[in-house]
Amino acid sequence: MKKLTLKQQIEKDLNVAVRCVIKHLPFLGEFKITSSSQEGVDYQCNDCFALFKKLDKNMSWVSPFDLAESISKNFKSEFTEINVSKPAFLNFRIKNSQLVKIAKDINKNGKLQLENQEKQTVFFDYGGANIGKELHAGHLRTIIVGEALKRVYNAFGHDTIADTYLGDWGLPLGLIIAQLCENGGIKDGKLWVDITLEMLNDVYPLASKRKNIEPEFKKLAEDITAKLQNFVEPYYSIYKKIREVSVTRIKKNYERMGCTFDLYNGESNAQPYVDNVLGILEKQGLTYIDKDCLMINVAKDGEHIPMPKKNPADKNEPQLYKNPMPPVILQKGNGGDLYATSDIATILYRQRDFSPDKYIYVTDFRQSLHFTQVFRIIKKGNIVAKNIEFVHIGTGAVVGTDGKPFKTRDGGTIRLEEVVDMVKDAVINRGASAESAERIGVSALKFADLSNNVKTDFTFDMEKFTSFEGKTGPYLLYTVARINSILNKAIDLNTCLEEEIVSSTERNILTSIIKLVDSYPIALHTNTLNTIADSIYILAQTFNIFYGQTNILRETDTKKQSHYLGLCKLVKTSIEFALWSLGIDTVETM
RNA sequence: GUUCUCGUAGCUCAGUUGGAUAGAGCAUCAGCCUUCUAAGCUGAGGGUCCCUGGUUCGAGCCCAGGCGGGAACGCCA
Repeated sequence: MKKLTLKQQIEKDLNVAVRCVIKHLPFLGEFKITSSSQEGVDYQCNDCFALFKKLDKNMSWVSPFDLAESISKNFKSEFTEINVSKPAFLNFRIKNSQLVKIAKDINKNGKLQLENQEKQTVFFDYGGANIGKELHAGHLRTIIVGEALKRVYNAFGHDTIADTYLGDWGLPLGLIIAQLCENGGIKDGKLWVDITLEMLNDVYPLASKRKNIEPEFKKLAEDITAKLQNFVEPYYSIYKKIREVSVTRIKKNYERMGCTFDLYNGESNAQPYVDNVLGILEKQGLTYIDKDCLMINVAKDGEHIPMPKKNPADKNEPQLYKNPMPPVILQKGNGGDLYATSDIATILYRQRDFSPDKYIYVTDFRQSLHFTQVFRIIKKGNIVAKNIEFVHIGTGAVVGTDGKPFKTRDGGTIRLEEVVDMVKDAVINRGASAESAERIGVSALKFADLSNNVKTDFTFDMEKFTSFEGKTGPYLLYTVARINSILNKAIDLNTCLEEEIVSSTERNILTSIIKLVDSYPIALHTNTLNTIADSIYILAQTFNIFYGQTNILRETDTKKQSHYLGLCKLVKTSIEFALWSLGIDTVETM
């Protein structure tokens, strides 16, 4: 039997009452409750208006309010009180005994009880690392959001597989190797230098710059890329070495961000499946040739999108495409394949190896057209079963305080490592120990990101990250550290929640926990995390108010004191669980 | 040009399928540490939710049309 959350149980009771009242009519849909901002009201239901409207004019109710009152009279629940307010709101106030019961369960189980869901396997693709390049500030969001969302799925008991999908097969590798050839790093088919991260850090930016100004160099890099992709030596061995060095570093960076992957596959792993994919699509007659490229149309009927004009000033330039959505190039004029093809080929073997029910990609929002196209190809080409769900979460850009893409003062990118070092140093300056400083610093970065909407741009403001005041990650860790301090001093004392809740502050703590639990389904449903982040903050804030009002250790009434300690334990467990689900680690002391 | 996205307090942002008096943090001002960690707590001021229409009992949220910022749009990923 499925265990329902408090909210679900109240909804169930409510719908029994609704059916009681309108039993002789076809039912018009489930009534829903939402959390309420009204004083003394925990949940409210606003559905009486809509139901009244749908009802036959000959019914006995003269107004939505009238209807609400009838439902209210038929409402029976061991979980909540009900009352009606004008114009026609049904208001619910959870019984204290229920709040305490849930609190006791949390203390007993050491975690929040989330709603039961049918178990799924969900494949996560985030992180966005490229071989030969350092992770930088622009990677923050995909790492933070991807990891958090993965853990939220875990919190519900779903199986997850995380693959960072390395950019390890394109022109960048050719550029690095070309540069090594030119500076003598590779001679006579042999490698003469040690491949290190430091070296790659110098080589790639240089090669990338040369590509744009030296056509011969670009040609060389393209040739090498092609050879590499045909596994020609010594390029392939050198490539493998570069990959190894890079992955070690990338892993280390991810680790510092509290981020773990099950797989470090990349575009290269997709290569063996590319022909397979093209075969499947060609066989169904979905592809065509245009300008030497193998194309696929992903238009839906009735949609129209003109081809962009190369020169906006030229009004006579013909519009090449009248298709709904631009078609996709599967294979370049020279036979090479492109990222869309790799992505599809990757899905082919992911499906074979893991058969997930759902795929979630977290990348920068600029790739959203690309993913829409890929997902359409998957469906259109019957690459996987129809019921498998594909989701792309496009995060907003990381921007500086000027609103422009985040850059250092001299216009360069800032490495992820440097970002972590900076916040860590700031924490140490506040007097934290070296061990806990990094966690505290990373919590600031993560919470700042997660409490914003995924889609909007994320302002990278170092001053804000290092101030640690107000609604920040460190505030949450601080709350837990305060509780730890109390619990450590009270180690010999009883902790037992009482049925009687006296103060409204205590009750607020318990309802904050209910709201935290309710925030999880919202997160899953909308693929956003800020509702959870916000709920944790409110819980911490509510506790800190209680902390200010109550001296727990000096309480002389032992029954009261053990109740207070029970509340402490409850808040600690709840916050730690919720922070874990967002990928944020707590610290023992601060 | 087409499509996507954003526009809410001085600043950074929340606002859960439309719900009651639009909320936080920062900043500003005024208080609280001989008392469990002041990275904290209390209080005050601060709003044309970009504009104009529409839908309805009710719109920051939905629809239409504007204005403004950002982005994507065939051989990069």
